Amino acid sequence: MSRLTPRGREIVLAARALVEESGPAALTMRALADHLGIKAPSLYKHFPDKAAVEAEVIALGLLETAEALEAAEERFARSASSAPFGSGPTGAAADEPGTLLAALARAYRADALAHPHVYLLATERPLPRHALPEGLEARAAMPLMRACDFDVDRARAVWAFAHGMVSLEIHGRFPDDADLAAAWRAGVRTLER
Amino acid sequence: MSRLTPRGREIVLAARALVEESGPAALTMRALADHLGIKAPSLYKHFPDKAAVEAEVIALGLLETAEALEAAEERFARSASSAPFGSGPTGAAADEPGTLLAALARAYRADALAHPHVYLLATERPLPRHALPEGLEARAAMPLMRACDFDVDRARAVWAFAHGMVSLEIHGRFPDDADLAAAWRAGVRTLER
DNA sequence: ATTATCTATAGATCTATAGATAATGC
DNA sequence: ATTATCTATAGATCTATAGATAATGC
Repeated sequence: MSRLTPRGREIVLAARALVEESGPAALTMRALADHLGIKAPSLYKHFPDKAAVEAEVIALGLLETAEALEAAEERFARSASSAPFGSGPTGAAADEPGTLLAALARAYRADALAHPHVYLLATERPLPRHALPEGLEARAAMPLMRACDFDVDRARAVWAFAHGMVSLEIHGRFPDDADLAAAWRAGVRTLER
Repeated sequence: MSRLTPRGREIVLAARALVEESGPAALTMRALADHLGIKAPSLYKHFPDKAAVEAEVIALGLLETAEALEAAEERFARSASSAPFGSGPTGAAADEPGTLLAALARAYRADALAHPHVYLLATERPLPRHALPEGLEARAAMPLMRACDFDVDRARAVWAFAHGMVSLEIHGRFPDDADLAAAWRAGVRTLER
């Protein structure tokens, strides 16, 4: 994204909007061009092919996830330092989770559900790693690693849980009346330690 | 599946083979017909449309998952009754997991990785519930429910963990050298109680 | 008679390239 | 001069329908 021209950036933002509106399959060069008020062939002067545009949308999604998790970490650090007795269950206010892991889980879910189609695009296919900014993937993984004290197996388990919850929720796999907040709590509580 | 004609069954099996070979997107009416040695329009005498064929493949996948989990339950029950001191960590032989939940997790992973593309087809889109045999979805969910003593929130958390692990693994999202068996153990161990 | 198949075809899309034209920046 | 756009078009697909033909089962 940062290495793009201004016009390239506009195109990627339109592509993201298109994906978010109508799903990953709706991202076609023609639909994208329509969205921008130009003709499809013009896009090829800015990107070599469709995959390149897609990769930029994925990079954007990954970056947003990283930023959302980092912001949650910071908020948690601030609230923890102002709570002298740590973060027992009692210390959790209405909008303040009890533990760092719970805070990250909430942020992960909120971010994914804020743009579910982009989340799926970034998640339900192999990552185009060669086309992503150096270090972005690792950056997105770091908050969870820190919260798990660099126990990589536990971090992966937590990530899988969070991804699974979001994926199943987005695809409508849970019953309509399922109490998903309770399922998240059940998972986070046990994975906590 | 059970309500299909013999020829319908053959078509669905070919469709499943096609999906498994080349992914959900490779399931086109033409490719399917080629696989069967007939022309695409002939398929419409057996199924009203492509979605109907897809739904049968999904039903097949769901049924296999249910059977795999039920088989794991039975194997566990048999091995537990022959182990007088229960299923402590010591009681776990090379191919025998320590707990029912671990056994189910292993079966879930093995089943999914035995036909990853069918797993994705059955999992990464809204279920065509109207086209599935009555009760199949619930049947596939039961083993996990039983293992969780009907604590539905915990069962959902475990399911999300297992689905997330499989999904991320299939899509190549973990590093190549990741010790996924360890991540599964970490997840199952903590979700155990 | 019914069933399975075929050919022919309509009607939509998609990605991507080639080459022309207009607009912008020296 | 360079850049962004356009038109025209090649070349692939896809799903699905209509109507003809061959084979099977009474």
